[in-house]
Amino acid sequence: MSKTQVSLTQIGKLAKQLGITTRTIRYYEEIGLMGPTNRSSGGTRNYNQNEVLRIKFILKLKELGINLKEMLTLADTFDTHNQNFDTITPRVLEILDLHIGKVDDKIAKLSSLRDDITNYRSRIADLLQKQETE
Amino acid sequence: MSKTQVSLTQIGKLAKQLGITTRTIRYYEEIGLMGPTNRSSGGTRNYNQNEVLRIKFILKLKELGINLKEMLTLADTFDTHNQNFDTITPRVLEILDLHIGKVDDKIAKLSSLRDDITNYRSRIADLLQKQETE
DNA sequence: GGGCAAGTTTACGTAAAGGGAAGATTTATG
DNA sequence: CATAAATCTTCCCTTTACGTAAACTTGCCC
Repeated sequence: MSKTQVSLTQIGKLAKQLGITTRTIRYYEEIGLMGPTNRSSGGTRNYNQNEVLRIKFILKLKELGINLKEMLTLADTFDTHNQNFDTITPRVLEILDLHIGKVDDKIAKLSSLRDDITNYRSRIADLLQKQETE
Repeated sequence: MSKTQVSLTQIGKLAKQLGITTRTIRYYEEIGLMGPTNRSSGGTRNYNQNEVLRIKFILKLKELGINLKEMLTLADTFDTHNQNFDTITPRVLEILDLHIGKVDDKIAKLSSLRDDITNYRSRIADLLQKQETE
């Protein structure tokens, strides 16, 4: 009765589910982004829901340009400051603010580029128009 | 009198002005992003305003995640379709729309991540608050 | 016009993020 | 149980976007 129902996943299935390869998952573990994974008695990796969420979060961060090393230092700070609850907040807030700033920056740049492209697009469209009516 | 005042720049000065290295500029030429650069009689590269603008544009595209190979294919399409003006528009518009789509996508993802971070931030701040008033 | 900074080519080096194969072992399945 | 499929570790390979050194030539300044 104490089977502690946790729904473990093997690496291959997980990889398929996330649209990445097993190599990628092992690589994240290799560089310390994941901590040592629980293994079966035979040695195959088993992932629980928490670890799945962690990988998903990594992928999300990656998608917006934060590289793995940056994630590492971020994770480090979280972990060291999670020890005593008193000190966690200021430092973590600092980091979060920093990243919010970065994200805002990128959003602004992307918007600007979007405008550039749209303008260029309509300039070309105008040219075509003129050509047709001539 | 026919000095055709074009204000040429040497590579080092240009690099400094753009905040990149000369290697980067030569590299962009090397992989075909810049076309052969005009040289002095002695062989040193001279850049005119157009080329400066081109590099600036490249840097801008780079900043938002378009890699150099993607820029190459983009440039290719522009060049081949610039031959006959009739065919340029549809294809170019198609590409531009594609990239506008990509940019929108990224902006959306960044915004979502920004929300995630902000939420997390305020949850932590709340925790701190509670701790203080207890 | 002598000297030194700046430029040139060639070529090897590097960091990031995995890819891919080999050889052994484990797990799943008929 | 046998066999196939999936995992394991180890190791070398690959691409991208330059960095860096060497050996040499040009350009600019006094």
